[in-house]
Amino acid sequence: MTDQEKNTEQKILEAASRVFLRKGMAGARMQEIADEAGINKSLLHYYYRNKDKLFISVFRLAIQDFLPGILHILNSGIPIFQKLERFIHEYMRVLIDNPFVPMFILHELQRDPDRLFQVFKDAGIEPSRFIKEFEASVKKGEVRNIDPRHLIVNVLSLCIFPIAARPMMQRVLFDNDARAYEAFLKEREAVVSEFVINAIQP
Amino acid sequence: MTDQEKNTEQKILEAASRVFLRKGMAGARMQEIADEAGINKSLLHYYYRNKDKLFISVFRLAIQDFLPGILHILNSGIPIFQKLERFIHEYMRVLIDNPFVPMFILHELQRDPDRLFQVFKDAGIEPSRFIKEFEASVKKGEVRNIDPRHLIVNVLSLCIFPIAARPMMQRVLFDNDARAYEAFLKEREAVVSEFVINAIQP
DNA sequence: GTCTATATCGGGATAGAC
DNA sequence: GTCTATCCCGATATAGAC
Repeated sequence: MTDQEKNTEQKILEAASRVFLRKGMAGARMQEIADEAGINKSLLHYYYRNKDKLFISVFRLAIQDFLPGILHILNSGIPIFQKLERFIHEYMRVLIDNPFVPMFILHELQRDPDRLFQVFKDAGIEPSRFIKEFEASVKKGEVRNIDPRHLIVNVLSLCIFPIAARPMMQRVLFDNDARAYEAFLKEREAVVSEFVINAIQP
Repeated sequence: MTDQEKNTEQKILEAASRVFLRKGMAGARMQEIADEAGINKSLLHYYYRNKDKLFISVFRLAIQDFLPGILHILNSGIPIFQKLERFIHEYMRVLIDNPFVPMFILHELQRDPDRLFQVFKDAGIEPSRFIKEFEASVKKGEVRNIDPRHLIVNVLSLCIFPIAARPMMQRVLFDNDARAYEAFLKEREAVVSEFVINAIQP
């Protein structure tokens, strides 16, 4: 693979990411992706034979960019409260840097659950270790008795939703002031940690 | 307007809702909507001149079906903790009955924020009363000092996300067992209330 | 109001020159 | 590897009969 080739392929993938992430598979236009990449439409087909293959590449990339750092924290051996704090902090940072990823994944996963979830599984998600660890903490009386799966869903909700629903929340609560909403999101790193920890304290 | 007309128009709107809510504006096909309504494609254009007008009708409907009950609780005069409990209970019930609405609104709002948010505003959302009320409770020391906007976002997150992200969560946490996930959602009515109230207790 | 037939158009995909 | 030109299908939209 020549340098030129690698650059073009990379340019296409980045352009396609931007377009797919905003518009979704159905809403994205090959022409728009080509324009965004500064190349001709036919070149898309040269590198990725059709729209679907290009989409899958983008979907896989979005997940791979997303999971590793997160999983690393979840599987680390630090104490439970500290782990939650670190996870929330790190996860929200990644989300703020990739604001379109959550909606994209949720929307497309709803459109074609089975096929796309396969891509997910291949990336290796495995919450069972955290669940066992949390259950042990409950038994030791370190945390309030709450189903760890509810806790997981709660934490993900509190991190992801404010990013995914930004177009609505920013308008309703902040008069569509982008700066104010960014500050609000930054605050949340601490607010969510505190909220969760208060909620599960015995 | 004859009875027949009203029925057909209604049938179309209901069919269109199902299709748009699942597939989104870009993914929905007029043919599919016609099939779903058991009528001819041309009839869609007879009642709603084009796809966009049909879509807007569905979007407006989705919002109108959604907001009134919620707003009624938020604007009622009951005490703050009780209000939160009622809101969470009622909101989750509506969400469970209309599981596709959240993703639909979020996705479409991201695609065309300004135009679609107008529909939202027309329906009359107004959180400022609740915000003032909550700030008063903070001053009286009834609740922990937390920015009410964070609380609003937290509550909405905890209610909406588990529904919107069901295709993912059900697979990751429940081995894609639909029954188990429904039970999980039912549990959440109480779990979320408890979680939130614990989190904001002084 | 409802149907069949058809026009029109946009967009994904391909052929082929360079 | 990159471009221009073009094909072809699917989907929206319209015309017109009943």
